[in-house]
Amino acid sequence: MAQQADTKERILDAAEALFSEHGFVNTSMRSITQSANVNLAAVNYHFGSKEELIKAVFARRLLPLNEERIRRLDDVLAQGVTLERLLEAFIAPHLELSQDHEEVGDRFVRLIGRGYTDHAEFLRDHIHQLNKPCVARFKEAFAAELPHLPRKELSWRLHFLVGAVAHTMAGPDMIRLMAGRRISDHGNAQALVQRLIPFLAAGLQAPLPESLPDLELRHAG
Amino acid sequence: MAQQADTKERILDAAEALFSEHGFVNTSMRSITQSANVNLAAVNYHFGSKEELIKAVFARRLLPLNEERIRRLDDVLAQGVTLERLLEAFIAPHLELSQDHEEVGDRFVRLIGRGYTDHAEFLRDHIHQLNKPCVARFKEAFAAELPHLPRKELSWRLHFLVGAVAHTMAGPDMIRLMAGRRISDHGNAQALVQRLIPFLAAGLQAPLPESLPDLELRHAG
DNA sequence: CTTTAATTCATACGTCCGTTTAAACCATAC
DNA sequence: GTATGGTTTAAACGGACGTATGAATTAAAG
Repeated sequence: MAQQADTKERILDAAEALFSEHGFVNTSMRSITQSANVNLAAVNYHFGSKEELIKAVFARRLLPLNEERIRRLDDVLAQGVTLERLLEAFIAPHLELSQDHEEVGDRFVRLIGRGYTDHAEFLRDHIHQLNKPCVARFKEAFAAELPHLPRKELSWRLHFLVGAVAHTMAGPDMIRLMAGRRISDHGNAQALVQRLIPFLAAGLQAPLPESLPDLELRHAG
Repeated sequence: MAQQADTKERILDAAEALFSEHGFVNTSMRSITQSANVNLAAVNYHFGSKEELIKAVFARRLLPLNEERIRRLDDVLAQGVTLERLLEAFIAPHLELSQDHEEVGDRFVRLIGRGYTDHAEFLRDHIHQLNKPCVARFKEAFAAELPHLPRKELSWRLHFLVGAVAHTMAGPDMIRLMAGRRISDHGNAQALVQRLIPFLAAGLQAPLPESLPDLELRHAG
């Protein structure tokens, strides 16, 4: 069957690396296949189109990532909930990817950031679908821990939260952060999580603003 | 001299609208000039290149915007500083643009969000240069108001802050928010500012995380 | 060995892009 | 009127892109 059975994986790896560095539109199929040592037509053969390739790149990492988030959420729910632990369960898996896969990880950390910030409609929808079940469960947990917060206000604050995290992950500083010694200890990513958590926890717990018109929000996460 | 003296302005308006809706790479010179009822070559004649056009679009709004921010900062410094007032001076001018220019405003609100989240290096640098003096002054004011916060921690938290605001401005929800009745009252933008401020103020004032390695950060703003 | 089906390959197609060119245009100065 | 110089115009250039095609290649099945 397969002449080089790992062709799909090699394409996904190359695409992930190039997307995270140059963005989606500025990465051509030719540069991807060249970097993967694969024929130009291989992408369309294995994935159908560039758009489907992009979605596959995200699905490959986001599905296990959300499983891990749910796993940690269940741990927190079993062992005793605090806002800080919920936040850690929610954001740490993304940032810690960089340790588990050596170089692969921090590439994808930036790529996820791009997924949230980039403006291709199909991609936002795709990521939203992948995250929906996980985000829904976390939203319930946050709501239970923040009973003083109206549902609408919680949605907005989770929206701000995602913005802060995505911007941090997508930013060029992320590269320099991860460039330090990272092997074998969870140093920098862990440190970043520890910096984000107090900021976000305090933001979520902030007192309500004075009475406001009801602004609808589509979703968060 | 000028056959149609407003050619440059018409190009800037059309480019701003299209950039904010479709992003920079997905907006062609042909669509810009067509939308502006201008010849294709006009952009290169008046601006030199697409890249210079993008920079001009940002400079046209960002320069007055930062002047307004400084003006409000001076007011706050004169009348009595609080963290909330500093935050309002820092972020409100961006979000309130939508009232001053009717339709123009919320276009540019989203566009600024894109400027922060999009990943063209020249654009990040250009925006950074435009904002630098203003951000430096605000950073001093924040530092004075948050004496317990080490400088490095402040930089990180301002980075999170910018992420939350930019993500909010760039997001698709912004469109729907602004779509409501907005004329003649500062309703929705004001409401959004009032929601952001408690979240951000609490985040900035959060207790320090436990001891961490010193992570460098390049800049914020 | 032959057949078969999955994969790889070189190549080409049509399109759209940013930019350039050189001629046409037009308000003003002389 | 005629010359001048900023501006607009139509047309083209070369290149890069995503995708499609049909033949070559490969590994497994009969």
